[in-house]
Amino acid sequence: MPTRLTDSAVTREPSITVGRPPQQGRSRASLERMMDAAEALLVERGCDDFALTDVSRVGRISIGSIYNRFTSKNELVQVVHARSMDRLEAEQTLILMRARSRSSTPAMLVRAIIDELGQFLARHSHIMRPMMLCAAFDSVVQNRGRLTHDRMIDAITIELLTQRAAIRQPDPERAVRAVLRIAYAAFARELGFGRAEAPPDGADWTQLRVDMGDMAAAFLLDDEEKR
Amino acid sequence: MPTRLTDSAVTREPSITVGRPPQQGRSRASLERMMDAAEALLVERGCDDFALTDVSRVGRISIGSIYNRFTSKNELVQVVHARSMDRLEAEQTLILMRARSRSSTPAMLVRAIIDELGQFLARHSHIMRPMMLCAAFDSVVQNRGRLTHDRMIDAITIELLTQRAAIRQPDPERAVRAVLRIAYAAFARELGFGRAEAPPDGADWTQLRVDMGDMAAAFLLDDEEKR
Amino acid sequence: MPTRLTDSAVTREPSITVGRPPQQGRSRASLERMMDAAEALLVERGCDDFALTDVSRVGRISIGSIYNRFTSKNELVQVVHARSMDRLEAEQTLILMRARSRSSTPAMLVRAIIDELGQFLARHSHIMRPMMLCAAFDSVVQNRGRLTHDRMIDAITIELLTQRAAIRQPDPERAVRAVLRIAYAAFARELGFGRAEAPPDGADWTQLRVDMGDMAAAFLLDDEEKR
Amino acid sequence: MPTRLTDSAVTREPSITVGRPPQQGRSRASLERMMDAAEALLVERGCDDFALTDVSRVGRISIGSIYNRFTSKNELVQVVHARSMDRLEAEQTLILMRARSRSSTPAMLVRAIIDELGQFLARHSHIMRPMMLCAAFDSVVQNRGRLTHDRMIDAITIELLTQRAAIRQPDPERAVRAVLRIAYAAFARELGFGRAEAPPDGADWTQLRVDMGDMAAAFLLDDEEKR
DNA sequence: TATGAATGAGTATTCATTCAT
DNA sequence: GATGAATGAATACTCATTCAT
Repeated sequence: MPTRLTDSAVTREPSITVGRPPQQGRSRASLERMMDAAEALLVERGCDDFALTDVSRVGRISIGSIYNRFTSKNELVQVVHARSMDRLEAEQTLILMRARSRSSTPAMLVRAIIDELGQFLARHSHIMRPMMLCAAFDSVVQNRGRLTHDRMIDAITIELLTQRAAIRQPDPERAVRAVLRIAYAAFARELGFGRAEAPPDGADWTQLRVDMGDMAAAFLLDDEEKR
Repeated sequence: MPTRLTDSAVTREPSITVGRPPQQGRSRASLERMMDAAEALLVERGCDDFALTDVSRVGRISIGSIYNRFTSKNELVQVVHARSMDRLEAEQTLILMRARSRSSTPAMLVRAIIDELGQFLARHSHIMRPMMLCAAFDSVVQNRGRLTHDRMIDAITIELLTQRAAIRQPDPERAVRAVLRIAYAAFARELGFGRAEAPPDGADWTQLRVDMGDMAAAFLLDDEEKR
Repeated sequence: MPTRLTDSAVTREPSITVGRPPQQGRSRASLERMMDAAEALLVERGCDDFALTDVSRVGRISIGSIYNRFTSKNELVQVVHARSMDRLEAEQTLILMRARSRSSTPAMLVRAIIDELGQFLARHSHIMRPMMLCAAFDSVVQNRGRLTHDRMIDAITIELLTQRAAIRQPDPERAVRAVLRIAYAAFARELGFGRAEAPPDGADWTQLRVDMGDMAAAFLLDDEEKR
Repeated sequence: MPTRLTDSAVTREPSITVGRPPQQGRSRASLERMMDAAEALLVERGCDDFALTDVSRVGRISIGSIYNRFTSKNELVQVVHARSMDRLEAEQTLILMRARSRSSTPAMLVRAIIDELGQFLARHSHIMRPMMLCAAFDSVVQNRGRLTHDRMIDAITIELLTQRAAIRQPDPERAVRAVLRIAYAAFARELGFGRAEAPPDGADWTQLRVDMGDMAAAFLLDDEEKR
């Protein structure tokens, strides 16, 4: 359920404030190792197919330490997920910057943004793929993922609405959001998000991005703007 | 990897061929109860979050009986999945029939088909939602699901290509397939396929179907055909 | 506990009279298939590592038929074992015939008999190996095995006592029995009786037979008879 | 496959090195209880006829604790077996000490050693009997058992070869080894090693040891040395 | 008599979580 | 705070045996 544009969509801050507050020095370092280990295992073995003893071994911290920071395995996963989402969001402005620099017309901008969105998701698919699976079981993860999804769409929507004049739809914002939701869904599915194994390498992955861009342009823009 | 149109896309038969062939009478009845129980639990609790003892209890059959029919819990899940897919495919021609009966122009047909596809998936979302989660872990389920997906897209593609003259894309078949893949992905995501819990039932679900139809029409059809 | 020589040690009859009496024609044939299948599985997979469903499959008879002939899996094993022992005993006179034909002195006879005993057991090791394992768990099998063991030793003892004059021991019969028990034990161990897998192929198997023959001769015979 | 004499046959060390090293205090105590329980059950019920729940109950430790120390039930059995073998080996020098103290001639030494070997095995038959059955199914156990067997024979061989001058065989070492292998096999069989139930305690057990000693002396020694 | 589907007790193994040190 | 041993509920799977047809 995407929230309409608010300031909160723009000004935001990292969301790792779950569990007990991070400590200094050694303590901080072991927290890092713990989360890095969990993330690595999560990527390697899938959302739930690793045990805390694995985290303990890989991160060289004791089980007890994990429970000193987190109340449950679930919470650990949630925090690792949140950290990934933070990283994702931090990098997300790249989509707009790159797209803008490639585009001189509304049609080009639309196509470029869709293309960059696809490439962006592909770049992060190694982490998104298992994380979306976590979301299937854990509503906290699901909501945090939805938040990032919505924020990305919010930001891109703002950008696209700078071309509001070229958009033929009666409710431009809604139309833009619809396009982005659809594009995100199509890309996510094609990249195997929420699946345990990597998807068969898409020869038509590039083609899909182009088609999606064409669809977006065709849907959003006036006829004379299309090319 | 969608297969191009072949006859096999049209002539097909149910795929429930368990290791041991289904029997008569009592035997047959217990097989039914076992699969119904498994399906019910799968829908209720998610793809793998039910135990065979639950199946045994709910279906009023012994653990041993399950293993007389299936070599493993996995196989049981796979067969239940296959049965669902068979049912899905059996009903799938409805999409085309209903869409045709609502449409007198190419644009109307495109929009109607997309709309019916969405409604069709929504009608089956209670079973598709957990099943897509199974696919995340079990490649047999994944392949069977992909097969149904491809068959649906094949059949719809054939229908849409009857309007080939109205399609402005250089490669109409590829374009149609791309649209359908994207629509399927968007609907699946919105309906929460592959997630454990139901999605907040979107008030904008209807709107999404309309938008998707508009996008499809805008992408596929000549300008004068759009309305 | 070897029984002393009695007539029963010489006159004997096959021991398959367990279970219900064998039938005619088709019935008889299925009993044969059942026992052959059981024996084959027993040899292939070890004493207890096969299921009655395997017997049913391999022998092309139903589980029910097995239980019509035998009261339990144990009894089936016992009868198959008894049949093997019968075959063994039927062939056992060969030991004496061959040994006699090779020997012109008491020393030669002793050595030849020990050697033939070893070769005899080696020839049957494929069946004796798993069967001795059955004996470890089933006292009926154990007793039947002991019976065959005793009968073989009885028969050989009688033969060796024809050379009573050459034996230096105060109680020749006891001495002969001791030698044979020891030789049997040594051969059985070396051939891996009672083990699941075949023993590492004995390069020194021949040497053992010779040594054992020497030991027997040294123990039993007067000094001037030894060569 | 007995290894020829090497120093390693004499200098040796216990082989209990479980995956995870044994701990202090409480931890150590529970490891002891778990192995003691396993050994007791193994002796009482046979090699594999006990469940880990039994070990848990008898040893008053949780199932999980067992799996904290051992990777599988098999490994537990292997380690319990190794511990027994270690104990056996630790006591093994007694055979030689006692035999030496009873003997003033080569013939007496040979007879005494064979007798002591028999008594030694009889003293440990309660544990050897089920353990040899384990060896039938588990090659790790089999190899460890073979190692102890070989070490005992190595040590005794060294002792007997001090009387080399009295041995009439062309290859004294081989002859001695053959005798010991045979004696071991005969005793093992008579004591019911590898069988589940105890053998009927033979009144002729003593007689067998004497006979075996006579055979050994007759085989190994010069005529004038025999008495 | 023959069949083979149904039964269910029995067991090895996993892993999140607790808590004494 | 840190440690990691202890816990035990939960679960897939096997197979001898029964019995309705």
